[in-house]
Amino acid sequence: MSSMSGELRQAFLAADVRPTVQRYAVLHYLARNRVHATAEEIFREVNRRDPRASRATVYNSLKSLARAGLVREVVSDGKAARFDASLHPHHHFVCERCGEVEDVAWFELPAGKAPLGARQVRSFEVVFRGVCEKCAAAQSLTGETE
Amino acid sequence: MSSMSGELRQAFLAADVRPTVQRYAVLHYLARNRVHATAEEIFREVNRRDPRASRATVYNSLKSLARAGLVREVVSDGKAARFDASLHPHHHFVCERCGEVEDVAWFELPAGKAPLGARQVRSFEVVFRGVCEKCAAAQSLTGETE
DNA sequence: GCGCTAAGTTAGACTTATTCTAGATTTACA
DNA sequence: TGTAAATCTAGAATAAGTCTAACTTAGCGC
Ligand SMILES: [Mn+2]
Ligand SMILES: [Mn+2]
Ligand SMILES: [Zn+2]
Ligand SMILES: [Zn+2]
Repeated sequence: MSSMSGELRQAFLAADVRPTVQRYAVLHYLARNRVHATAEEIFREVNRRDPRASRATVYNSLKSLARAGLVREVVSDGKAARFDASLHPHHHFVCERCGEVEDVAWFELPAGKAPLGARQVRSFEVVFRGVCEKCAAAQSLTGETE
Repeated sequence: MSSMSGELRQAFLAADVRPTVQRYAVLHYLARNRVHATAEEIFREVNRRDPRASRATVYNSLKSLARAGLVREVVSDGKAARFDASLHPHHHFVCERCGEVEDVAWFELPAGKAPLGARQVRSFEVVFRGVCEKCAAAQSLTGETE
């Protein structure tokens, strides 16, 4: 199948990932829906009206795309892994009430802060936890005991 | 069962967690073995010679202990959740080759760095990824193509 | 101590998440 | 085109975690 948009196709080739309809569908969904979707959600949406990829292929695609850096797996809390079309580096905020994972603009760590010894750091991410804006609002309306 | 060491017992009571043999066994294992164990590992080790807790109870205990702050769940990559007897705050380093999760000494984020808006941040953690010291050594011995 | 009640535990069934398998299909490239 | 390697598929298999209903135990007042 060669009906893939030229631009995306280049991205795949540049990243040394064979362009296939399935991989394209997965990446396309993630790029359009910036919601930290689970593999299951991606599977469902990608096959909504038109079967495109089996479950195994969604997992395989996510793995290939992640290896190539076109997608990244974000921190998950025990439950299903969540994915992100990482166009730009950023950090995450996880709401302890509703479970939403929100983006936080990127910032560097001041050099020399982290005592990492001889480890080779390839990337890092700051994960914040707390109460998101929406939940905080709902909370202040209600009794708000806790 | 009231044969729990006085010190631990106080910790439980202070944290408002009912002291039970099972919870004690789980916490004790985590405190003695600083290895970011999975629930399954804890289950196996805790019951090694002497049955102490069912699988469900290990999960329940971890949940109670985590809620009370006596234990924390560390970032995991899709696979099984890992736990840590969090005696002191610290960050983590995940080796992309062997999967080990190592501790990184705590450091604060410079105030004002993170653009978090109206979110209520309760905690944060920096997760580093890369190659651990051991794997880096093994790698430089071998051909080391990748 | 004794007895009551709420909280906690258990084994095992169940659900959900992810990986594996073996055969069919597609891609890259000459 | 022709071919080999890579990828895809449905479904089986495995792993991780939750739930249930019956059975203890901890906490508390007498
Ligand atoms: Mn994100
Ligand atoms: Mn740790
Ligand atoms: Zn929220
Ligand atoms: Zn390593």
